[in-house]
Amino acid sequence: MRGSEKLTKVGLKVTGPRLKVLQIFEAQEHLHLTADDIRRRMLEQDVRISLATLYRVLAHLTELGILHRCIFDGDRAMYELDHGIHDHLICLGCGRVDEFADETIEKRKRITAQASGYALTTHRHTLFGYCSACRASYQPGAAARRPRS
Amino acid sequence: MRGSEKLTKVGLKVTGPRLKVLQIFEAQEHLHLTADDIRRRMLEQDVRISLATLYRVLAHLTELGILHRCIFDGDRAMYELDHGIHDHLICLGCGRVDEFADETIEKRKRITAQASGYALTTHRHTLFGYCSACRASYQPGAAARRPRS
DNA sequence: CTTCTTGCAAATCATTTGCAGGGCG
DNA sequence: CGCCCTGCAAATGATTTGCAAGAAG
Repeated sequence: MRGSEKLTKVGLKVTGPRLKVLQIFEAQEHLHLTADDIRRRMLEQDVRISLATLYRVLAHLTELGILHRCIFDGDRAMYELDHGIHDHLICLGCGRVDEFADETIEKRKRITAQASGYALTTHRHTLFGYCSACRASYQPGAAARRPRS
Repeated sequence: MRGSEKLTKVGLKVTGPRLKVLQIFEAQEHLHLTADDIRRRMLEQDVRISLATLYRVLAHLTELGILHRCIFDGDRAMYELDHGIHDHLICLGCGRVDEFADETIEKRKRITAQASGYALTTHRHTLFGYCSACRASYQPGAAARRPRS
């Protein structure tokens, strides 16, 4: 489904800024971008957009279920194409974002919530650590390992 | 252990603002408060504190492991006494915060992270929904409620 | 044509920081 | 007494909003 169809389907007018934002997310899978990341990518393609407009576009696409808004640190939000339930792994070294889905965890979430009398609507689950690449590049303490470069 | 001992133990000077903040958290278990909540409670007891100082106190106590900083929505942080690993349940209706700990989930987190090559350091896990009290007061099945995103 | 969109600039809001006077150890 | 703390006011920085000019359907 193309971006213009997605927009029409949810009742939004088809405009340049909206199409461009969708195009950026569809150019690569599992992209997680901040508003500023998106704007930078647009500028690299000589597409100028007001930050205010960009935030409005993101808000719309999020409300309509096309994008998903993630808050990893408290300072800024990241957006990704909404593609079902999954959680995130964030590398504290390089900032890369990975995804994972674990049915066992999902099941326990539902059970736990129910046990506390909650009717669940959403959740946020993020693991922070160091990815293998980052761990390989600086290994404090352990025997000297020379960085390959 | 009293507040003054806690402070001395981690090498902080014993001052009025710090003691008062600790006292507020120790007055009741499982308290989750924003900086503003804390300040309001202090004012109710005729203790005035500068917001800047309060934030600095909170930052110190958090760094030293006495408090824990939670980010539930992206707009503001909440603080609680640090008391081991646990996750949160937030009611979208009344804002109440409950806690839960599930060893099965913890285990799967470790396994999952390892499978992705990550060395875990922290995590953030929050479930959002409606608590039993809130469900009882609204009419279930009526118009769709919109969870604020 | 009418309504939805955009851009620009100004406004928010929680949190942070520069500075100078004060207080703990 | 020296360095750590505090209060005040101004600065930040991501996100939002008011308003008037432009497009989409």
